[in-house]
Amino acid sequence: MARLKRQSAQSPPPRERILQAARELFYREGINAVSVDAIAAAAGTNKMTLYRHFSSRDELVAAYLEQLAAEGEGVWEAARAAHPGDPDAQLRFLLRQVSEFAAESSGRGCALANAAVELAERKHPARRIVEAHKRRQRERLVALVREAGYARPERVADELFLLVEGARVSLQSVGRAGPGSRLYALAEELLATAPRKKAVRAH
Amino acid sequence: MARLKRQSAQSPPPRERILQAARELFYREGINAVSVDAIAAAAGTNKMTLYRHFSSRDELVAAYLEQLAAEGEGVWEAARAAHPGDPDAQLRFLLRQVSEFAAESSGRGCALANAAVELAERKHPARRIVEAHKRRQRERLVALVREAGYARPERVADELFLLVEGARVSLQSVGRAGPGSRLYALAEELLATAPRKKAVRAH
DNA sequence: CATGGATGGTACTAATCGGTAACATTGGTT
DNA sequence: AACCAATGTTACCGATTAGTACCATCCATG
Repeated sequence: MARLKRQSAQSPPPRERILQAARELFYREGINAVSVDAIAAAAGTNKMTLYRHFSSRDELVAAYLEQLAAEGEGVWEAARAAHPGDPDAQLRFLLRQVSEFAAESSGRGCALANAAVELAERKHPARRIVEAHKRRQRERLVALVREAGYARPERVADELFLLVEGARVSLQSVGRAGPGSRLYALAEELLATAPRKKAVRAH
Repeated sequence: MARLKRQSAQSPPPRERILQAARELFYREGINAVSVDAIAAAAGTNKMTLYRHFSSRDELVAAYLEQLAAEGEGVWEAARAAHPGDPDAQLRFLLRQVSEFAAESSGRGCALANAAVELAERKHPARRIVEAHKRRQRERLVALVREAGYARPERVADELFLLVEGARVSLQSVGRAGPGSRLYALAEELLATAPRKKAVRAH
């Protein structure tokens, strides 16, 4: 054992710096438009060290996507922690997070959805990560909407899901002036007008 | 004058074959994943002839996108021709077209939106084409929804716009089993429940 | 038949990229 | 001090790519 920590409290170890650089570059310029040399340079290291931590470029891409997926899961936990037992508030919390991110971000939308667009080969390993994540998100959304007592949870959840996904892609074509920036208002009104079941009180 | 037509009634001229091949390959495999050699080969010609019709790869990409944008405009004219003076039917017609295409297609969504994802450089010439087209689509949608007499046309149109965009991207991540395939039902119900202005009958 | 423009085909350049080999350097541990 | 694992550095290979030069071929028109 005795894992070394090289630069102690200085800068993060190379693996983290590489992942961080990959994250920024992949997201901003697109996965297929960034070379491993560029990532290594942005991480303050070189290609050789990169390949000591990631056996191939595709594996780095996978690590990048899994990191994003994990953070996406984290938002759900944050919502639950912020408003325990209040699915309505959790829904609003999530929608606010997403719409704020979309507004503040560089207008490049959802990195995972972008990856699915860029990596078109149907058998590409990265697609499994993206598909699993999106499917999980949708299932959680259905569950949360059902918890909130809406009459037709799948319909409401699907509508929300498509609104969110649409907002993030459309940022890249119609930009910030388009309907993508109105996401929260649209989703909020959808929730406000969707019919509820008669009486739903915690179990 | 005196434009030659080489293969007469045989096969289309090389420029058309190249555009057709580019269309299929760019859409299926992604713009950045297709070489000009592959396009020329798929078009039954070679790179040299390709460069006699398109001064650069980017120009071919631009022609590809402009062709798609023009066809997108054509759908609006088809809707108007199919249901003249009936904006409600035109809306349904358009939504049906989009959702049928999404269902039947290879699950690669909107080629123009995909292009915006793939060509991330903000100053890339292709982005202007995509942005102009999407903006036009949205404006037409607002106008048509207003024509149909909805109380808050911009809200309804934006919601429809995001639903459509979301359906097409999400096809690539959650696939055909996801909410993208329910687009028409969702949009239809949205239109059915959205409030209308009191009396709106063609002036 | 002869001409000429459009096309087919080959070969090439220069640049880029993923991945690897070999060696120098560092800094903590014993 | 001596060791050793992780890292830095340079150079390289093979493959792919956008774009071009050059020549052969076809075919409609004169």
